[in-house]
Amino acid sequence: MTVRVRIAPSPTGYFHVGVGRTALYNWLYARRHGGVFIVRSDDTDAERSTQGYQDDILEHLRWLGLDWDEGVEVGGPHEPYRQSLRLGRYHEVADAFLAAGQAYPCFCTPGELDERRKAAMAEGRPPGYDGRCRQIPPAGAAARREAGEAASVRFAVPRPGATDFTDAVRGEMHIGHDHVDDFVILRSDGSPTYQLASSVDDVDFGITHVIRGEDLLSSTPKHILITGAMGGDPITYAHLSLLMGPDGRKLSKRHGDTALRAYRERGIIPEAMVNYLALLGWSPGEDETVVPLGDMIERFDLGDVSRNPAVFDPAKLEWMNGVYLRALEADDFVARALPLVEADVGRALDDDELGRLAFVAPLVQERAKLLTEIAPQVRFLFVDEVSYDEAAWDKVMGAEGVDGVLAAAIDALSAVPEWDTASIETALRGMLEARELSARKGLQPLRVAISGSSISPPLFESMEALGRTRTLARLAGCAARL
RNA sequence: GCCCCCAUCGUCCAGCGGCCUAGGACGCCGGCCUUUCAAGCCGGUAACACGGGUUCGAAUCCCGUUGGGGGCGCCA
Repeated sequence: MTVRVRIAPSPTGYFHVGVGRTALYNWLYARRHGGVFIVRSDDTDAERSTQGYQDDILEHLRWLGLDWDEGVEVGGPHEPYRQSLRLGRYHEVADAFLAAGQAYPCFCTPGELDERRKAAMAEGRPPGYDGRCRQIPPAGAAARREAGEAASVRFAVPRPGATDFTDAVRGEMHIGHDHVDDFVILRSDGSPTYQLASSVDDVDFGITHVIRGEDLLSSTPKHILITGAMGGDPITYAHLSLLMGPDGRKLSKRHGDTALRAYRERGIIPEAMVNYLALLGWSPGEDETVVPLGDMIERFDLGDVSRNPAVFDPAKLEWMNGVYLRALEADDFVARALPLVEADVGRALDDDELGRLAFVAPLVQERAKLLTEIAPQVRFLFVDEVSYDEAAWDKVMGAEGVDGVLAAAIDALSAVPEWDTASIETALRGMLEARELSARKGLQPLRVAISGSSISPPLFESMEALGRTRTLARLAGCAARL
């Protein structure tokens, strides 16, 4: 049987890193088994769903490289893949349940329910629905509905009873129906709840494995009950532990960023994000940390998924990003940096500038952890006037004898026959020797002078990239500014 | 309150009865390298929550305690 898995995000917020991880595990499982990965939009919450969030989700799924075989925007044999377009189908299923006595109308109002829930809590009873309307004879219920009385539809959970299933990551599960209330499948306004819509879709779309967050573990009996009532094939469930913030609480906005978009904007590249997310709860078995995507696909197994909650650690993510950044081909690195550099400079670079960027790029590549660190380090190459970092200026330019160093550097560099790194180095080292200065003391003012910062790519190469005229002008301008 | 899940270094993971004086990675600390910042290299720090069993032998199996997480919605 072909493996069919899905990710079904609800477009009620930006694409969350936790959803990203769940999507990744589903995708890996599908690719590992030659299965089908489906993207469905669980947009039954009309109030909170927006097109903007929907776009953000698909954009980031693509950004991560998680291509889907069926679903939203790409289509497939089970179109449409948006729940808001399948409302009729949910009613069909609910009506069938009603007719078969597997569901019943409930006339309790949200207010009453709320009151009873609070009372039950206060008395220490389970706060779930008490099943009151299940006693109403079908004929009477039908009459009341025809008379126009508002009613939701609840699933009649078999009592006594229990649901048993084997979770692919957690093992044998047994949940007594005492702890599963008669849940609503259709709201009184006729809209389907998540429980109904999601389960119906899983059956209709032929989903074989549901890999999702642990927060849905407790409601799995409901989904199994619906699947069974529909006569659908049993589905294998796999519940992933949740992602935590640094304080051990569920990862939320309080801990910083939960939106994948934020990490992307910070300069994380998708390869690193995928690798980091993959290892946040899954282990290839060996003591490996950097695992190429191909290996992941080959080795991914639900049995190797960790059951413990995992703390999302941005520091490790950034370290890993550095690893991937350094592993990039030189031109690939430039290609990824270019948009950020151009945005930083505020215009497109011309051919000459592109050449200069390509020249220094490998030097910044070996020291960058984030894509966003690049532009500030190469900016000095593309602006007419550098803005000096105040702290760097004060610290370096305030030192004794800086004016002499600048003058000597200008002299030495003016005399350089060929403007290349080696000649520049020779000239400057000669200057250092003549003035009996350490490289640390004698070069740092030059760095600040040409780059505006005490942090820059290596000096000699930077000067070559800048060009003789600009370098000299910047040194002179700096001397005048002292 | 009730139900479910989980429990190895600060963090992520390895370990699935003897190979464990518990391994790797991030972080942190120290050193080397060095024209800045990084990167790199070397070294160090640091954990089997607790208590009972089972067994010749438990990080590994069972029970309990404690702790953490999730759920108990006409949200998804």
